[in-house]
Amino acid sequence: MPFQPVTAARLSGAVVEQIELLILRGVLRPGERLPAERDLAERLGVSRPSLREALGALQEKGLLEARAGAGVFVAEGLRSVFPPALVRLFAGHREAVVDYIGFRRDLEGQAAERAAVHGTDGDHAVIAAALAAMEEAHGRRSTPEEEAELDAGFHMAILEAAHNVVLLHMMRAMFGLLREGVFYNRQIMFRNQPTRARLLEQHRSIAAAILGRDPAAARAAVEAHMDFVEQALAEQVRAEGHEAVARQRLER
Amino acid sequence: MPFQPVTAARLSGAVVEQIELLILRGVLRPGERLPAERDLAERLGVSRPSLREALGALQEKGLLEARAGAGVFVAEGLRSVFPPALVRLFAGHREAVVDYIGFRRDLEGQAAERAAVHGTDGDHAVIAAALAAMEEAHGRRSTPEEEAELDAGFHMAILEAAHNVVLLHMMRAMFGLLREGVFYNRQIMFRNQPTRARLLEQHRSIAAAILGRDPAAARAAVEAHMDFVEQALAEQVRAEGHEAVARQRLER
DNA sequence: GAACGTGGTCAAATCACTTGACCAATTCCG
DNA sequence: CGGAATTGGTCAAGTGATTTGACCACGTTC
Repeated sequence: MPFQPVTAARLSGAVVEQIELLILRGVLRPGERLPAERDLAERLGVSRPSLREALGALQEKGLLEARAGAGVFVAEGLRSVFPPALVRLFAGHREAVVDYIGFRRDLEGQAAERAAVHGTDGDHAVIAAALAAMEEAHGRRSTPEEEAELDAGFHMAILEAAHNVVLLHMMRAMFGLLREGVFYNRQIMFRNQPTRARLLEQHRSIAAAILGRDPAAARAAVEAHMDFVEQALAEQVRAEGHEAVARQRLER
Repeated sequence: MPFQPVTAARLSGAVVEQIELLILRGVLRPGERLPAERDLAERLGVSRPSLREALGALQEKGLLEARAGAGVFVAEGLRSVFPPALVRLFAGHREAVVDYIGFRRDLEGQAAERAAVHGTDGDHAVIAAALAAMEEAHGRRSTPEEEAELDAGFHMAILEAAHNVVLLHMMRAMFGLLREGVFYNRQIMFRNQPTRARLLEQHRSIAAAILGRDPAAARAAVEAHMDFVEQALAEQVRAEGHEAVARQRLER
């Protein structure tokens, strides 16, 4: 029968969740001091010991730092690009995925435009080669891991062709996180046959627009691609939800 | 400062939530008997008094019925189409919105096909009149409430033109729920100027395909329309989320 | 009709949280 | 520079939520 054990949610857990979200969304910034414990406890409507339990958990996660007599601060270390504590935070929240795709959509759209305009013949050759590798892999039924790696290579080639070092380093860090599966399991995009075909088609459109030196078309193609990825991921999440419900129905 | 009071979630609340979801998803069906209290308490990992508190709340909501000596049953009354208890359940869960749109997409796609093939000249005249009313309203800046009402009239005209009484009654009930704002506030679709324009465009496409007796085009136009509605709603939810975060940042 | 299994009720014990107090460290102000 | 104020850190007693365990009444089954 499809019943799951429930656990009494601790008050401190709810406090942790709220403060984590404020950090994730940039409302609480690195180095910033939180309200004093007595004040914060009052605002949250909890006792100081309960609040302190939550603050302790957040310190263990590397998100907060407490100094007796001085106050509680958002960890300075969160200022660096993608410190481990922030990566764990991203991994635990779905809205980071949506924001990531939106962000990537904007930046890669821009990169594609720039690659169409400023890309050298050498850059364009690298992009063409990356696409050729994907076509070849597609033909011989490679693994989803391999195709995901080629996909990253293709997108990195475009980013390099954009000749913007800030953009490049930012996106390199992003792809690092994507490889670690922080945002989503990128291989799922290549497991489904029709999706594989659609992705290749979109990559062809992107490459054609860049190599044809059509910045507007390049941008539009990238945006359409990211829209498709977002939709496919949403579909995946829904399908997984449906699978879980079907299993529950079967369990009776 | 952007901190919200937190309240200790009661154990019984978590139990209520789980059983509600099982009912919403059709895992627990009307008339079906739940496991005995002692058994269920064990599976959920809670005490009988806590479980009974949850079962009591579910009975008050009209979802369960208990009979001393016989057992606890999912309410028989949930068998009827959209009983109040089920409507309240829909209203409280976002996944019902997604399912509703998917369901409506399928049924209205079918209805549009049928309207293209089987609709009489009279039916088609009604559809054309409904579209004309929407064009007229669009031109003179009507209220979102008024446009939502005309929208429902347009879709009902198509459903009537499909000449399938089961479909018609089913969708009438659906539109009744939509009017009550169970799934979403339907007027939000008409508040945004570009969205208004897009909706009218899509309604024109739907009408043109039906009146041109092109079933495949009619279905495709309806599906594209529902996809757009779903996307616009998702955007709305995200925008509201962003607005809330912006307010929190401002609050410091 | 008796036994078993069910829902319904309740008291005592345990755990999570609150209240209130006190101590040590840091900051601020005169 | 020292004292006052504010901060974090710790802890005991009280309160409410939950668990444990028991008992009673009703319905079903053999």
